[in-house]
Amino acid sequence: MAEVDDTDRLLLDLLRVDARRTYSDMAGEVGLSVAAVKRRVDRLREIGVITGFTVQVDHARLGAGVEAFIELRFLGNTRVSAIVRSVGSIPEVQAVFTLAGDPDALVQVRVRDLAHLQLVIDTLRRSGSVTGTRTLMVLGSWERRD
Amino acid sequence: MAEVDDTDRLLLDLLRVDARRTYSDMAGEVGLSVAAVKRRVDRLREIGVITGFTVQVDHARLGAGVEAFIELRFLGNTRVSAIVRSVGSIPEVQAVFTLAGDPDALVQVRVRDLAHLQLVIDTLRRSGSVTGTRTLMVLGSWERRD
DNA sequence: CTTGAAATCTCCTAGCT
DNA sequence: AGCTAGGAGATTTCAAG
Repeated sequence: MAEVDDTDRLLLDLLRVDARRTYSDMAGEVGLSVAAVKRRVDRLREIGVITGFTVQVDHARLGAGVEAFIELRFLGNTRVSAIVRSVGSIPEVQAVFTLAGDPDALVQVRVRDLAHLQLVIDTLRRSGSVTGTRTLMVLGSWERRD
Repeated sequence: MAEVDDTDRLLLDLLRVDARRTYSDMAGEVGLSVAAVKRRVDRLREIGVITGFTVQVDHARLGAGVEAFIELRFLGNTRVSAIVRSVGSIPEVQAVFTLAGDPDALVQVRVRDLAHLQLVIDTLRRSGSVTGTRTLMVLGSWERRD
């Protein structure tokens, strides 16, 4: 099991708000030396708690203004790994969530416009053993930014 | 409109993979000087294309192993801003997507266990003018990590 | 308007206590 | 975990295309 103490959690909170924060900044916040902070962050990466650092982008300003969730239903004998593999290979797909019950999966996509969305939905329906889709168009979104 | 050229997009790709990459690294990748890269990244932040930098965490290793999407339905007269505000104030809520049609919103939550999930669902049903919920339990997930 | 080079300052990292 | 030293990176300034 991963041993993560309160200081580690505080560091994770700080990095969640700004992943490019310097170790010096964080050291000041948590009351440790710079070296100690670096050792903790390195350790969090090594034990797999931190899986990476990424940039948050306003996709609406990059010509991919339409976002949607697509519920998928599959044939009963479809393997989960096959679902993720085939759906994940579609470039417009941002994330795939396999689910318990009905539907079988939830796919988050980002596209330029509605015609583009139609294309992606068609691709999904053709890829593998999809028996049905239901599309939820996103009008607005809010994400935790503590 | 935001003017983003191919070099900017390349920088965004590089930062998406590793947001703590140094300017020197990026300068080598895109064939510009360190100063030019910094200016471009600064500009992308200023014009709102880059909204932030964050850490990616394996929540399963932090005692929040259960993830779910909750579809919400509201009374017809409910304002979208009110939905987001009330739902977003629940700490377990990671994201809120307001939707066109039915359901009215999709809420992504992360909780310790099923008892905790039940608590959050109860809270959602009590907060504001929720008329119905439907919970999709996440078994597994995949996110684009280009 | 954007770039590159140089100077300065801060920060990172490793070794050691 | 802290301290320290040497190297690497960040940031500003200035000159040029």
